[in-house]
Amino acid sequence: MDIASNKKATKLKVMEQLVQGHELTTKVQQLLSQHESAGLGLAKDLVEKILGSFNDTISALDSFEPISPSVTAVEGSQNASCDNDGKLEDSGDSQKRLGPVKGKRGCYNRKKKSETWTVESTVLEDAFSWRKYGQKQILNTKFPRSYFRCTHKYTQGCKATKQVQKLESEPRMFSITYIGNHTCNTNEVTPKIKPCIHHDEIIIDSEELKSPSLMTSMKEENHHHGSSTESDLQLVWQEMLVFEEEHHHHHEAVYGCGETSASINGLDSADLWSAVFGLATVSSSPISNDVRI
DNA sequence: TCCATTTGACCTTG
DNA sequence: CAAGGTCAAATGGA
Repeated sequence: MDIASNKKATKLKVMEQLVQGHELTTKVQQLLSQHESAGLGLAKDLVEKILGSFNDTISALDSFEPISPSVTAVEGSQNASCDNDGKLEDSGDSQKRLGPVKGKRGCYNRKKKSETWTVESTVLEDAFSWRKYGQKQILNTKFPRSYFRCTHKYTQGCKATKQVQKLESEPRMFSITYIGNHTCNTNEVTPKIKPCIHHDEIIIDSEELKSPSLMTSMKEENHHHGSSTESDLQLVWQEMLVFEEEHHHHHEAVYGCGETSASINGLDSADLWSAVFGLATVSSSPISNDVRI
């Protein structure tokens, strides 16, 4: 379970990179669409092609091994009503819920009004900075769903959100649904890895909490995490070819054992876990909200 | 003091 | 009306 899981972990990473690339490209696409200019026609065209490539690649990779972060890519825009309002206003002071203030809070973006795609992964981390704004127990599901919005929602009007839910069938995996693309200035926001780590990279399973060995392996994985993505990609590419053959008839679900960064910053794993899913089970006990990483 | 999370209430949608 | 999504007061850590 070393080499195999290592490969998987790496592959997982590739998938995440792809998904992230897709997201960023979409963002570029949005930017381009905001600027009408003759010269941009070609650029838009290219962006579209790039997106297509991402989709193809992701799909192809996913078909190799469903276990990896499978991108169910929905890419759809459904409803649209109450579009405009990023509703940055009512955040701060406006009449705080003093009684039923009907209509004031309306127009939630409940339906994915923008691009959405789902990724199943053991890793919650990505290049963006997220802030948790809610958690809810979903009907017929064992684990609660956590809601995150871009940290810069109010400062830059970024509408990106994501929902994270632990998979019942595979507790080590999370179903991460990204809704909307980031419109925030990710440069100053997320020098990659560091500030964006936040609560996202929490992938501790209750079992893992009890298993120091797993935690250690996670740390090891983190080492070559974020450091050499490019070489990793190359490596993975080669490995993937081999991997595919090896695993054509091998579909074990246990994956990477949470190759997260949960431990990256030496955070208490219990806190991490509770931060994401609030140990929603029963625990009426005060949950540690120390999620910051 | 600032900022992030928790959590229950509120709101929309089907 | 139920379920899901969001808001924002309360709370706690740095």
